[in-house]
Amino acid sequence: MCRNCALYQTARVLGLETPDCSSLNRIVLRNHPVNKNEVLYTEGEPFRYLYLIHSGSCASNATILGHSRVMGFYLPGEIAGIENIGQTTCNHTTRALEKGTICQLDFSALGKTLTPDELINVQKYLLGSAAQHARQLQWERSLTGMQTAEQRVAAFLLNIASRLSSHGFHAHQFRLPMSREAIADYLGLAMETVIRTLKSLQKQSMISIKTRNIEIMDKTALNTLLTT
Amino acid sequence: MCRNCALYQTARVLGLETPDCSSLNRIVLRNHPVNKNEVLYTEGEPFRYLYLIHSGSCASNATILGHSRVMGFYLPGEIAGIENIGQTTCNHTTRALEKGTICQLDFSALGKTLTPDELINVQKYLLGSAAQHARQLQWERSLTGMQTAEQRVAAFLLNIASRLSSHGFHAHQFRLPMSREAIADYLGLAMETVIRTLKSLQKQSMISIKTRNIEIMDKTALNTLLTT
DNA sequence: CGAGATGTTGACGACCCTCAAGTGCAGTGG
DNA sequence: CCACTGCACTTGAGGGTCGTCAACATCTCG
Repeated sequence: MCRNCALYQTARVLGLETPDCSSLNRIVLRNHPVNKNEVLYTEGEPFRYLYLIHSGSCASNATILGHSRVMGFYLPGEIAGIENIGQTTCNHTTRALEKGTICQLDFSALGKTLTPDELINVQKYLLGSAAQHARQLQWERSLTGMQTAEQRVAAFLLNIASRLSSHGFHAHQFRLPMSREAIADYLGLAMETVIRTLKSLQKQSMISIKTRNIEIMDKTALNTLLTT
Repeated sequence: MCRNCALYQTARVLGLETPDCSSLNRIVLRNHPVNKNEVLYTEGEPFRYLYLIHSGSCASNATILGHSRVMGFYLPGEIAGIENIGQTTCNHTTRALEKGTICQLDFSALGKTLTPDELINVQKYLLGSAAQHARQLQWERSLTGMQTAEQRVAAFLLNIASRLSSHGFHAHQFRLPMSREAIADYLGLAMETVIRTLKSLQKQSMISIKTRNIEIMDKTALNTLLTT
């Protein structure tokens, strides 16, 4: 039983915490190691599993109008695959950005394995996760309205920081798991623009950059950028 | 009983279809007239109702970082409020763009009359609805990656045409219910850019414009704009 | 230590936003 | 029916932002 991982917390919420963990063990593959660039699931394949990112991180790509675009990132503690619930197939290709470990949950087996009471709890929890995911998508949608690259990059940094801190990591000092190119793709900017904007924010003493290591020095100023 | 409307389909999925429609009639307000700019529901108020657009159309706004932005449009045959499923409060303010009629369904009253078996079905349906909403947001999210105004406007026109035709309207000739300013806000562009882009598409003989009346003359060419 | 991936910097031009003026359209009252 | 009025829409000019291209630096990992 991985007591430290988000899945364990999830399991507790779900009311699946039994002394022998028998019901959970039937549908969960725990602490599975993944390598960099390893694919968790592929666009078009049947949807079956949810993945809780225990350590490491992932990026999901979707093919839109013939081109693959980065649709989102999954950080430690978050659930990859949640966007597929309600469908028969996956519409993203999700792969690990770095070495890490994940827990894999057989979503399709939930109904067969759990008692009706457990199932109601699980569904309620997943509904909440799906709603959270929808809020994240809506946040990402708001990027469309942000005119300047500075706003998009600042919003991105604050979003990552917020998500990391909600899972117990430092909110003002962290390492970006993804490349500049992936950030640019995600934000709808050119890679060079992302780099120049980061440097500009550094020059304004709002952040400090050392390649992928980011320190947020003036969160208030970053937030102010978004509102004006 | 409005057997043709989407609310009826929704009720069927939820297992509320009784021979006399009595249970449905208790929670549905049918063919309610709405005036231009009339508010259906407001940001922050408790989520309770779904609204099927019978005739007319709506726009939903959300306050993001202090500014109100157009998040989406609801056309005849579509359901406004679906984005609130899974939440306790509304996160949009939705108002009619023009005179029309709607059906109102008391969503919060559904759960009280259901057996545990039905509850499982309803929750499963809710997960699907949340995921469907997420996919809609994801489509709009892809606007962020469209570099040129031409691509965004073309995508918008094709989207509206597709949604109208899926509810029995003409796919190549229709009237835009929303202002140029609302379109611009929705697409993350300046109003003048939307106007100039529409005119440019007209000059290329892809569309024909007479203020809000649009005729799509070369759908293939519009689609080609998106892929290149 | 070397090679390929990743990140950085500079120059230049296109695109689109801003501002401002002008036109057309719809609803209202005489 | 017509003028009036307010709003939506259109058009033009100018400048800033960001994408593109190309060369170079740095990092990472075998």
